[in-house]
Amino acid sequence: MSSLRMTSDLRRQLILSAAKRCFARNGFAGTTTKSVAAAAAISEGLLFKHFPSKAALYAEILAEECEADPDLAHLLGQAPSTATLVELIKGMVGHFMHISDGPGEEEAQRLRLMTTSHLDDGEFARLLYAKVSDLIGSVFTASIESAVAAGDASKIGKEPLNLFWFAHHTVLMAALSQLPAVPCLTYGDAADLERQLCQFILRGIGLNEAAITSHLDCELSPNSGQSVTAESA
Amino acid sequence: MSSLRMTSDLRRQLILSAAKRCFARNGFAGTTTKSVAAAAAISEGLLFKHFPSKAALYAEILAEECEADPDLAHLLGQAPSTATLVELIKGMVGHFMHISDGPGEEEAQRLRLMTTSHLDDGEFARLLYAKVSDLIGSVFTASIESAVAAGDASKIGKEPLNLFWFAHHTVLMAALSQLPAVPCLTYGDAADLERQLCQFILRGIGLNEAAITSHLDCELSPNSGQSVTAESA
DNA sequence: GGCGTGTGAGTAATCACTCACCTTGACCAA
DNA sequence: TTGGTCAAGGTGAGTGATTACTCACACGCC
Repeated sequence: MSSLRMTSDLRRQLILSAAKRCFARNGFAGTTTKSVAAAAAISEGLLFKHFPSKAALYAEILAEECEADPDLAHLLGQAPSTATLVELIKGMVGHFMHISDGPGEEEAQRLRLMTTSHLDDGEFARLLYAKVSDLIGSVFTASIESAVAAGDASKIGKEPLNLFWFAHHTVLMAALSQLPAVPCLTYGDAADLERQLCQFILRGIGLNEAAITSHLDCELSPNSGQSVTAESA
Repeated sequence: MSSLRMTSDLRRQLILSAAKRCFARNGFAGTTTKSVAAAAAISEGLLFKHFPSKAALYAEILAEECEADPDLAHLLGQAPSTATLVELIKGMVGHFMHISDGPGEEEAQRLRLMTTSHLDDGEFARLLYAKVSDLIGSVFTASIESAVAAGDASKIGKEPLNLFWFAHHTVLMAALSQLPAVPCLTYGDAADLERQLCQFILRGIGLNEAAITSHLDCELSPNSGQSVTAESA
């Protein structure tokens, strides 16, 4: 067999894409360079022409994965408000609950890499957490304070960012429980699951019932149909 | 080198204990039978006298790990009430936040096995979720209803058990983020972290502020000093 | 003496990784 | 045009190390 001749950069990207699939599904130790080469439809030798070692290939995937999601860019511009807060949580919940839908399961791969990192040295997770914090932290805390000032939320402890991470933990683990082919958990009334998650989180971060129902019910106005997905892993 | 002569059952247990450590730390693919034998201080040959294959050894560890925690037994007898609900959440949070403290990191190993299962076929996680649900589900839902009846909580959707899993997700992921030697996340004001988690969850499941503060503040009366740890993985 | 506990040197397969060689196309002097 | 050169893309049969697993044999105890 002989592959088509192509530029080095394109070949690199194809290898990275194939390797990402393998590593996400089988972990680092569970992935063989042979299987990566097969997934990229090239010889094993060519793989090592592009990457000096299996570890270097893995490291490059993790580094590449640290790029931010374009989806959440539009949230940064939003003015801090209760509505922004609800939209942010809604976007986060929606993103994590539809994580297996995307093409090539890219987001599911990211979730897998994120999870395995916690079992490893945690460095990749640390980088991703830091990036997410940089991107969303200020909007979140400002929106919380704005909601408190507007009377929509009760003042919580002096660390509002912790609340964001609690919310993140909830949806990430919920997504993880739905990751296997046959889900680990079957939530009762799954059709309403996203709404239940949003309510749980919004109550948890201090919003009162009135604010939650009012902002969660009539919502289809600002973005008609378009997904408001947010968040990276 | 020659090990001491001992009964087959005891040797089996020693191997299982050593293997559990290895699998939890390095995963299935990352663990070699040689390293397990070394950790159990026996020859590799003897290992295969007790277990027909590496996979069988792993399967037996997962099955063994499905046993319930003795810690949470005393919660089953409790009468459903707001206080029981708060105590349950407190115990769950306390258990997960001190998961790395135990001897031999047994609970941390369980968390690792639970997490890797989600990335695998999820069967082990499914079994454990089912067992936890059997043990705690009824007490939780009954206590929720009791709290609603007492005016301590607002009525949430028709699936109260979902709320329990949301709470479980939050603390499990929080524990996972603290698992690596250098934590993935550094929560602000970590000393108060457990209380913040409890508040987040109790608010999330519908308890009102008055009930939370009253039950969360004065609490050292029923169980003096004794740990109220609950929950398995 | 025979049975169960234990060993350590094996085995075939697989691992990450290398190397000699092939092919292709761009460039350039005659 | 021709034809020769040379670098870059690409291959597949290797390399030694490591893998899961086996087997012939040794010890001690009834």
